[in-house]
Amino acid sequence: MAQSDQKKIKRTRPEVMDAIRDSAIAEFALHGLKGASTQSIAERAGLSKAQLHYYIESKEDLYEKILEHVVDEWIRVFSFGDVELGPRRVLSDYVRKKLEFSFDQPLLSRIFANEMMRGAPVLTPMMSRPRTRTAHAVECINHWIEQGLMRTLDPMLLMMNIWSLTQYFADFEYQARYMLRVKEGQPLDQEHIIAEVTAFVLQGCGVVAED
Amino acid sequence: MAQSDQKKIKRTRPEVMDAIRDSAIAEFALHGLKGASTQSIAERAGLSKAQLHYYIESKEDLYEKILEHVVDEWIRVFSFGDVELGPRRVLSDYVRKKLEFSFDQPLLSRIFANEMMRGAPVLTPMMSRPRTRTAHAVECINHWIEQGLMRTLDPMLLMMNIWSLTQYFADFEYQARYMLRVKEGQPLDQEHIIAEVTAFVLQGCGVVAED
Amino acid sequence: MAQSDQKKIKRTRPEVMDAIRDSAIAEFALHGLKGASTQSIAERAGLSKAQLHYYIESKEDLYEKILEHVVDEWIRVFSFGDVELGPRRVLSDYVRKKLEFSFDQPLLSRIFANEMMRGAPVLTPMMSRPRTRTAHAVECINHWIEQGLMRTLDPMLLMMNIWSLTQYFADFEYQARYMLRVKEGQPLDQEHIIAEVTAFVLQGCGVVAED
Amino acid sequence: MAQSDQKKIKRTRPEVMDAIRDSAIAEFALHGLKGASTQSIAERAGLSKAQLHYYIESKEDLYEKILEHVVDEWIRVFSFGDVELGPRRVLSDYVRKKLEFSFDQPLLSRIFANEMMRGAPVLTPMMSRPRTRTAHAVECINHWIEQGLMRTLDPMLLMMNIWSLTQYFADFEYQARYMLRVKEGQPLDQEHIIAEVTAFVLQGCGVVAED
DNA sequence: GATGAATGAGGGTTCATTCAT
DNA sequence: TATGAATGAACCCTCATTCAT
Repeated sequence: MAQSDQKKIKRTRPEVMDAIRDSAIAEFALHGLKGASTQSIAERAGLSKAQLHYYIESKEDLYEKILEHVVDEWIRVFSFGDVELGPRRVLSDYVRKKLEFSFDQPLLSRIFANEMMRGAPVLTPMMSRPRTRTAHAVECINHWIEQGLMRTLDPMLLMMNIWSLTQYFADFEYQARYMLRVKEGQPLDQEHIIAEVTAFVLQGCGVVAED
Repeated sequence: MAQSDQKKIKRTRPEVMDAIRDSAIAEFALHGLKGASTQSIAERAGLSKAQLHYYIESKEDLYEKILEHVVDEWIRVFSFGDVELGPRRVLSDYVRKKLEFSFDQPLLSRIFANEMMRGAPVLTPMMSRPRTRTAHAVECINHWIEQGLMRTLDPMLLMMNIWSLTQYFADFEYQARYMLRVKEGQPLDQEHIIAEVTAFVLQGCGVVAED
Repeated sequence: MAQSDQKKIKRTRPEVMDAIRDSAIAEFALHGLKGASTQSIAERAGLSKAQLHYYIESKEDLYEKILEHVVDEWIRVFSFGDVELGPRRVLSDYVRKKLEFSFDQPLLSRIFANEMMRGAPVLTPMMSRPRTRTAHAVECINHWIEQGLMRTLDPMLLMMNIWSLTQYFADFEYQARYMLRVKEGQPLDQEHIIAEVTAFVLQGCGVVAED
Repeated sequence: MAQSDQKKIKRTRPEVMDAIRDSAIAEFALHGLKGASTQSIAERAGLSKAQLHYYIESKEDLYEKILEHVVDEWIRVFSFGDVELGPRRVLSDYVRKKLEFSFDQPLLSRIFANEMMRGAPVLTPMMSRPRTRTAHAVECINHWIEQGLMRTLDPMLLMMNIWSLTQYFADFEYQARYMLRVKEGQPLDQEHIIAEVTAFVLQGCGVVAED
């Protein structure tokens, strides 16, 4: 929209790269790797197809980079917190952060979801590093269970449950809007959702109420 | 693959139509509407592209039909049950049915997820009928809350939570396998998952334990 | 239209052949030989494509037959009349017959026009017989000129002029309607046109008024 | 044919566009919109199909542009002249210009004829502007009739008559050659035709001879 | 850096026709 | 006769990418 109005504002290389990444995110989120077209990405970024290919290596490569970006963002944002703070505090924070990310960056989540639904053919080769983060979270949870701070449950499944509960508001935003009767332009009631989901998770884990 | 070896096993029209639908489901689940190619669908079904177009009207139309099929299946399978049975029984059944569907028909769920992530451009025009089913579920839940059978919560958000918790095992099957360290060929421990998710939901709703 | 309402009224072979010819005339008039599709012809005739090809040899052949039909019709209808009747009578009759044919059978004329515009590639091989009819007309006209019944002119060009003046109302019916401001459904004022064109031709030939 | 021998004579963009337009004119004149193939147009212009589509938007669009070109050319060339010059002079000029255009640019005329025969589906939406030109001509003719410079007649029909008489030598060039026994390569006797048609028109209108 | 052009493959779809049944 | 199915070519058009300039 904006880039078509103002003609020929020379952009620096990083600016162009950002524009490309944003455009690609939008297209990949909409149509997946195969369905996205370099044409559309170029247009969105205010470039010609030839120009685009000057900046990127290939569509596949661009996709990979973005996927990497998604994973990096998640690692950056979703720290599980300190065990000592207890499950109530840690889980509440975690759910909030995940939900806020879903509200703010739904497209990133959708790209990831798309990749997963296809069996993660591109992500798998990238994922050589060990999953220390999840391991850490599992440890925490087990520790809390042992301490009687939450009910006995499968920690890994808890992580997956939280994942799905929070991811939902990014991937299925449209469905959420439909069910909550919130029109396209209007914002969801984020605090209400955070409160409800948090309560659901805490209760689901049997986290004892603070006294 | 196999079908190219054995020549000319005449199939009846419904058999061919079924093969086409299955192939299309696989392709659409993998690549979405835009990314799926009639070429691939035809090959999967053991047909030439020209042959395929003898049986279908267009790619769009085929997609629509399948989407309709998905919705119909869901309506058929996911009845919410009788209020009188109480939340424990009804929610347990509901969660089980949804999870089993996710385990059995993950592709259908993924097609739906894909459609949703794109803003439901094809589904929306099809959805004229009122959402009586969801309305019914909401009523039930409210009734249970009033009766003190579960804690106070937003019924619609509960429905969405259950949706995401169960849908996860279809859409993110690959992620689930990765986290639970279950190899491609091997089955997930479905009963364990059902038990854990059910417990999580019941606890999350604050459904009182049976005595 | 009619054939889609009444299902399965068995038609005799000639009836079917007639339906095919009519459909083909409509399609060829609209799109020419290359642009017409057997699909459309079959549909118009209430047949399947396979059925159609049972009745016809090929699209080309069908076209040829129809072209033959057009030429035959013209030969049948457009006799130039007797010299003895004089130019006024003969030319008036001739113009009237040609115009009435244009009004009644514009499609036939258009197929012919189309063939001509393409250089008559199909018609030429069919036209081996000598053009005795035109020769006869030229003779008549020359005779009338010698007798002082009309002004001196090139008889062949006169024939071509009459041809174009009359053919116009078939081939350019749409333009005529546009210029005369006659809506699609309504009929042209045929008698007015016949009167005007006849007067124009007679005057153009310098045919002396009857006393 | 020739262009396939000599490789890589780089053409400027306008040159290529011209080649495309000429090729398209030839194909559309031969086969109409539906019957013309981009394949043939590309080949004629010495391009690949993909190349062609780099220069044009679509077949339909190319056709539209050409139709516009035809109409523009006609508007440019066919001015009706000044009333004061009198019918003899004006009509003679007009007939000559129209005939010369038919001789020089028969293909353009045929594309128009083809469009008309199909009911002008593409032209109609383009024709919003008022037909001031025809209105002007009608006025002139009426004026001359009132002044006794020509016989009483329907001015609009006169215009249509002139149209058909002159258009004939473009659309039915092949028939004209056949009847006048002029072989494919050889030119028609244009001056003779102009003289005869002009005389026919003037006489047909009853335009009084100059003294 | 940026642009116009080219390319060969593939996109979805229709073609005229044939062949069993 | 009529029908469903098959076929291989052709339809218009877009694809991702490359290459001179």
